[in-house]
Amino acid sequence: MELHESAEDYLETILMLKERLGKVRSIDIATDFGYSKPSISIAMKKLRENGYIEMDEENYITLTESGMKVAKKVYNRHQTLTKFLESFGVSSRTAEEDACKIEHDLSEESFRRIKEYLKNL
Amino acid sequence: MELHESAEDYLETILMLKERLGKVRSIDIATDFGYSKPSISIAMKKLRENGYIEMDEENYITLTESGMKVAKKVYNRHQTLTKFLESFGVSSRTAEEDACKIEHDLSEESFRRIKEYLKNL
DNA sequence: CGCACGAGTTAGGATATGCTAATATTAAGG
DNA sequence: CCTTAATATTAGCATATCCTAACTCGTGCG
Repeated sequence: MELHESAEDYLETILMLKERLGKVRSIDIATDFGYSKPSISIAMKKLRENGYIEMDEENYITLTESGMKVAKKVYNRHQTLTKFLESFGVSSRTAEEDACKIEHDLSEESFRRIKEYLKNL
Repeated sequence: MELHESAEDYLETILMLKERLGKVRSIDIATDFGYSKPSISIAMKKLRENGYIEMDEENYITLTESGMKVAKKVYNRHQTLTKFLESFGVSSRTAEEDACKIEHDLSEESFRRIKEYLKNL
């Protein structure tokens, strides 16, 4: 199965919300994105069916190993790209937003070069 | 009307193909993208209906003023982002591909900073 | 007890982007 | 002249994302 952009974003957000809130339910994700409950419900169903998350009887969400792998990768990209843009004087807010949009599109090669650049800063 | 990513890409490509080939028809765009003829036919229909392009009796395409404006903007972003990525050691090929993907997503602010950076290189 | 509220889900819809198959139209060549 | 090839289009389909409306289900409270 191939992960689409939205799925990657959801996994990343689950990781972030877990750090921020301790526990995560669908409703927390919906609130964070400003999306409707059904949209998230369906998205979580797919993530569940594909083994990226699990939900207990109380509907609390945990990332599986493969889900965590994706979440961390995207989260890492997100932070790296945010720093990268900030290093050119882009405001935190904009850097954050832009990073979120391009984090899915950038190739591994470009990403690696950017990390090297940040290391030598 | 708001222009979607695909529409922007098509307008940009019309401009590039016009420079490269002199004249542009739907089939040239389809070939360039590796898309089917119907996909392009429908996309051109929308661009036509929204006043971004015109097609003569022989189906040759011209950009209207507003179409040209968009095409040039995207083309400019494309080239700038390609150079930008190349400046970090990313290969031409990858830089080109990545530029194409992120050219729609990057904010004006980030884009401006990147242009400044390139100017001072 | 009964009911409302919060959370999740199901059903059905809208839009953006692609596709294939089949139908014009037109130009070129035997 | 008539077939063929190239191009454009129409019709119909598929998938990814989002949405609203309406239903379920459990918990807490008057």
